[in-house]
This record gives sequence, C-alpha cells and structure tokens, in this order.
Amino acid sequence: MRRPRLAPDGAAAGASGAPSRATIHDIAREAGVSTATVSRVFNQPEKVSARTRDRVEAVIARHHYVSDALARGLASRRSRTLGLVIPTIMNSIYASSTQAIQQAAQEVGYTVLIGISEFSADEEALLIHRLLERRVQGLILTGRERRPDLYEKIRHNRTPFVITWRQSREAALPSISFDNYRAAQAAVAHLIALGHRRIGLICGRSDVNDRALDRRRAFEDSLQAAGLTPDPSLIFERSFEFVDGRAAMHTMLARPERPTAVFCANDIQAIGAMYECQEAGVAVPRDMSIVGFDDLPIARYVTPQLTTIRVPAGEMGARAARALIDAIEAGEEVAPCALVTDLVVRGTTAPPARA
Amino acid sequence: MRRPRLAPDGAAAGASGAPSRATIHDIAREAGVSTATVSRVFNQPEKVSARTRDRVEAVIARHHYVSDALARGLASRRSRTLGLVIPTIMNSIYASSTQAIQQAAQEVGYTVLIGISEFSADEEALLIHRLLERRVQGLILTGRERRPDLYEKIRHNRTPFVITWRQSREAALPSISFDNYRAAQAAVAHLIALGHRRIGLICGRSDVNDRALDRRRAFEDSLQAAGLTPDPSLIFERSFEFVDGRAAMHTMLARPERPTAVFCANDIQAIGAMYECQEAGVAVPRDMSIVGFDDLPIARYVTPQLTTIRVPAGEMGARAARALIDAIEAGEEVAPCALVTDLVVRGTTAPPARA
DNA sequence: CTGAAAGCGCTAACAG
DNA sequence: CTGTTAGCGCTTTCAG
Repeated sequence: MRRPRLAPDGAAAGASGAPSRATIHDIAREAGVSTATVSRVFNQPEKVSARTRDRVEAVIARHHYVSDALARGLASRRSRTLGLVIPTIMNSIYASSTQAIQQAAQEVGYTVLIGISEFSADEEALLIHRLLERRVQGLILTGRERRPDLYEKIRHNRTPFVITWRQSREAALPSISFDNYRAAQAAVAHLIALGHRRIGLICGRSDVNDRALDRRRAFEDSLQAAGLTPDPSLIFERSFEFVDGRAAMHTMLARPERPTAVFCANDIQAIGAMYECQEAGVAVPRDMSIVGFDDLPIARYVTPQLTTIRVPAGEMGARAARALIDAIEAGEEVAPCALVTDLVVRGTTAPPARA
Repeated sequence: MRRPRLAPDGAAAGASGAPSRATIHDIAREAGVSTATVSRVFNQPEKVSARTRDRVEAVIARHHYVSDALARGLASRRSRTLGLVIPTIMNSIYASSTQAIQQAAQEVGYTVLIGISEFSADEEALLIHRLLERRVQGLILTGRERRPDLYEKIRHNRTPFVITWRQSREAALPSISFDNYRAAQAAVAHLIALGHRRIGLICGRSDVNDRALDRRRAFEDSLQAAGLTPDPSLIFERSFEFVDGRAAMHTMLARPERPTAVFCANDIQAIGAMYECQEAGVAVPRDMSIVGFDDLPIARYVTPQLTTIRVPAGEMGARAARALIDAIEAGEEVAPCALVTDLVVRGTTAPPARA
C-alpha cells in the first residue's frame, strides 16, 4: 500500500509529521515550473531565464533539496564516478596516490569511490563487483594480477580501467605506473656497487602482491647477475608493518653469517629493521646497510636518514585519474604511461665494514 | 534518438558490434522467467525453486551480469551505504578508524563511501552534499564544528549521523568518541607532575579543527590550574606534518628561555620535534621532555620511544558504524557513547634536568 | 526558453 | 513458487 508522497495541500517539509524529503516534483510544483526546468537549472542553467532560475533556486534552498544521484545516474547513464581499489589504507604511500586521484577527479567533477581489499583477492573481486554495480564509469586498480574472469567482467560491463603501482612487463593491460623490477634493481645495484656480497631481502608477500614479486625477482636476478647466489634463508616475505621488518632483521642478525646489507622493499619494514639493529647494537650503516622503498616522509625522520627508492605516487595517481577520465569521455581505452623512480641515497648505506 | 536496447534477435552480449550491458530484462527473457523472479534470485533466493534458480544463475554468470545498484536503490529506497567524512588520509590515525568502520559495515552488508575534506569546511560541506545525493543511509563525521545549516540539511534529508573524534562537551549531538580535553589534560598533568614549569605546545590549527582546540584549551587550563602562566610564544598551531613539528621546535629552542617540555597534540608533530632536538644536540628526555598524542605504531619505533596518549581509533570506528547501522534500521538517532584514552608513559619524558 | 511524455533498470505489492 | 503491474526520481527528446 503506497501512501501519497506528499500531503495534498502541497505543504512540503516542515509541516505535520514526517514530511518525506523533497523531490524534483515538489520543487517544480512550488516554483510553478516543470520538472524539466528544475533539471535544467542544475544541468544547463544557461538555458533557463534568470528570473525562472532565481525562483527555482530559492525553492531549492528553502527545502534543502538534495537531488537524487541514483535517479540521476539511472536516467542519464552517467554517474560521474570513478572506482578505486587499493590494498590498504594503513600504508601512507597509498594515501598519497589516493589523495592525488581524488583531487584530479574532483577538478573535473568526478567523485571517487574507494575500496580497500586488505590484500585479499576475493575481497578485491567483491569490491570491483560492487563498484561496477554502482556504475562507476572507470576503475583504477592496484597491480595487475587477478583472475581472468574478473577482467572479463569488467570488459563485459564496458568499464575502462587503468592499472597503477605496477607496470606490466608481460601482457598489455593499460597501466600508468612505474617498473618495480627496475626500481628494485637500482636499490640492489647500489648495495652491490658499495661492495656488499651478502645481502638480505625483506619484502611483501609475493603470492598476494605482484609488486612484491617484481621486487623480489629483481633482487634475485641482480645478485645472480653479479655472481652472487641469493641465500633463501636471507629472504623474508612479510606484512608491511614495522614489527615484521623488525622480526625479520632479528632472525637475520641471529644467523651465523649475517648479511652486511638488507634491501627492504618497503620503508615501513626498513624502519622496523633499523630499529632492531639499534636495539641489537648493530650500527647502521657501519655494520649493516639498509635500503628502503617508497620514500615515505618518515624516511627523513629516522636516524640515520633512510636510503630508499622514491616512487612517483602523487604523479601516478593524478595522471591515472586524468587519463581514465579522458578515456571515458573519448570512449576509448586508457593510454598507458610509464613513470620513473629514483634511488635516493641517504645515510643508511655504506661499504661493508670488513671489506 | 533512442536506439533499441538490444538487437531484435535477442542475442545478448558477445555478438555483433557493442552489445550494451545486460539488464534484468535480458536475463529474465533468456532464462524464460519474469524480471521479478530474477530479482528474487538476488534478494530472496529461498523463495525461488532450485531449478529456476540454477537456470537464472547460469544466465547471470554467462553474461557477467552485474545488477544496477542505482536502479536498485531507487526502487527499494535502500542504498545500504554509509558516508564517512575524514579530514585527511595522510595521517594513519584516521586509517585505523576508517578500516574499522569499513569492516564493521561490511559485516552487515553495508558499503562505505569515503570523503576527504583536507580540513576545509567548504570541501566538507560539499562532500556531505554529495553523500546525501548518493542517498547514503547514515553519515559518520569527524568533529562537531560546522555551520548549522549543514546540520539542518542533514536533518531535512532524514539521514542519521554520528560524530567521531570528538566528544561534544556542549550541545548534545550524537557522538561516539572520546574527550580530547581530558586526554590532553592527562598529558599535561604528567609533565607538570614531573616537575616541569615551562612547557610548550605544538598542536593543529584550532580554527579548522575542534579537536585541536579542545587540546589547546586543556593545555592552557591545566597550566593555569597549576599556577603556571601559558606563554603564547610557546604555543604553535601547525599542520600535522613532521616538518611542522620540527620547525616549531626549532623556534622554541632558539628562545632565550626555552621550555623543558613540550606537549605535541599529535605524534607526527612530536616525532618532527624529537628529530629537531636530536639535530640540535638537545637530549630527549634529559634536556627536553616530549609527549605526543595518538599512539601511532611509529611511536614505538623512534628512540627513545615516545610517551603519548593512546586513542581508541579502531574501537571508535567499529562502534560508530555499528551504532549508526542500528539507528538506521531502528529509525532512531544514534545512541551516544564515550570512550576512554590512556596516557602511555615511555621514554621521552623525565623530570627537568636542572630541577 | 519551457513543458509533456517516455523511459533508465530495478523492486514490491498483489494476485494467481 | 511465479508473473503482472506500478512506480522510485530523474533526464531527455521533441514540440511549442
């Protein structure tokens, strides 16, 4: 049983009982115009005479009218919304890109819906589904590795997408990103050039994180290319928390032949590792060199300052958002773009002591 | 000019040209049922016979059908969506609560739309408007201070809300939060009890951040209550960045009568301040005591470990989300709830050296 | 510059 | 257990 939307007296919000929220019809009636005109006031104000516009706007303000984006999106087939999926919000490196994306999107009137997958593939698939349901007009994803049918679903839904944080070395999916492999190569090369022969690795879980996998591979390949053999007992795949980096370093320090340098594929883990060295009385960089990855703000606020890889998080986000929106409006695929990373040499790396 | 949705031959996605995405009608037709039945498969599967359900589900899978949440929300008047507005994503303290909110919401089938205001009141008003447009069923806000007509707009739109991060000491707006004033009192009391008489303050901008204001007031009141006079030249309102805390400490150290202790109303600023002390050769805590606020994970990974105030970010978020959802489903206002904070004494505080 | 009318894709009684 | 029938609140031709 459907009750009439509004009391017949036409009194809108404010009167008896619980007036339901005003609709475009209420505004139109009260302003003495058609709903089409109210709609135009929002979407093509220049096509409405100033007098009418003022009248309509007054009614809108009086009622605190908020138009229904669901109905609008349904009728217009344009949600002006982008979907973003990131693995975590706890690592501030994603905060940088997310912020840049939001800002770039907002500048051209788009809104960003954020999903956080917590590094779970299932969770991510669900989030992508939800975003598609909400009719986002484009998707910004983190990394490339996901089940093929997910990509199929995205394609079937005619939603352009762009991959960030990982420049695909294989298949040609549209990505606006940097090359984790090369970035990690630069970090390891720095250590090798310094004279280190026994080098450890602390990185993310390569089974759920293709960026971590790239970095790990770069580590292993670089060592091998330099005639060194990567020691599996010196490789640690852990979560991106201080405590994980610390624990990994603890284990390494306890080894009979401890490494003279460690590449941490993440600044957070690197700082945890530094802390463990300090607690264990191992001087950095004299007795232990450490290279991080990300160049978080905190990297300059530890002692010594952290040598690390700077990634263009903000630029990547801004470019990805803009390219995606361009693609949406042109009805095409996103034009890929490769960004560069830099090795930032600071105070945590030096030649090995006994060399 | 509207072209027919689908080729008359009934061939759905996959055939010639650019088949538009499948709708509930396409699914219904191809499965030989009505749209109502397809709808039921999603919303009340137990009311559909297993045979029919299987048939429908097969068609759904084959087409990668993703139902339209816009249409669904419009027809059902339930978006199952919560709106969250936070000031920044760069400070990981908000990451904790945000994550907890997401998780709590997801557990009961709600989605969270996140807006980031960058500490701008105008931006925040716009975000709230956008969330209301999207027909979020509830709003989680940060802090209480905002123009009254914004609250009116929220009320007119019959959207329940809850305030976090600030337990209102004045008006009775529904909040699930802690008392910043008391928390800051505890920090300052600790310093005073240690024997400090000359104490500085570094906090956020109290004009755009009512939590910073509470903390500043607590600082000033506590000093006064102890018979000390707050020195305006020792009070710094800055952004929440390492560099701001560092710069403020730099200025304080340059003063003829430098303070023996500083309360930083944020861990990030506190760590920036610690760093400046270190660079300036001022020993912490011997020559300078520092208390932070938030208890970020990093607080344990600086040397010495930071004395700070622990805030229940995760618990607050989870409770806020649950309470809001309860309120939504009961059609009532949110039941307020006060949470507690703790002073965590670690290594950055000690009695003043010359006492 | 303005209005009438036909949907957008889905849900929700109601009837069968 | 399933289908029919009205909308949900808005945009968008097409006329005028």
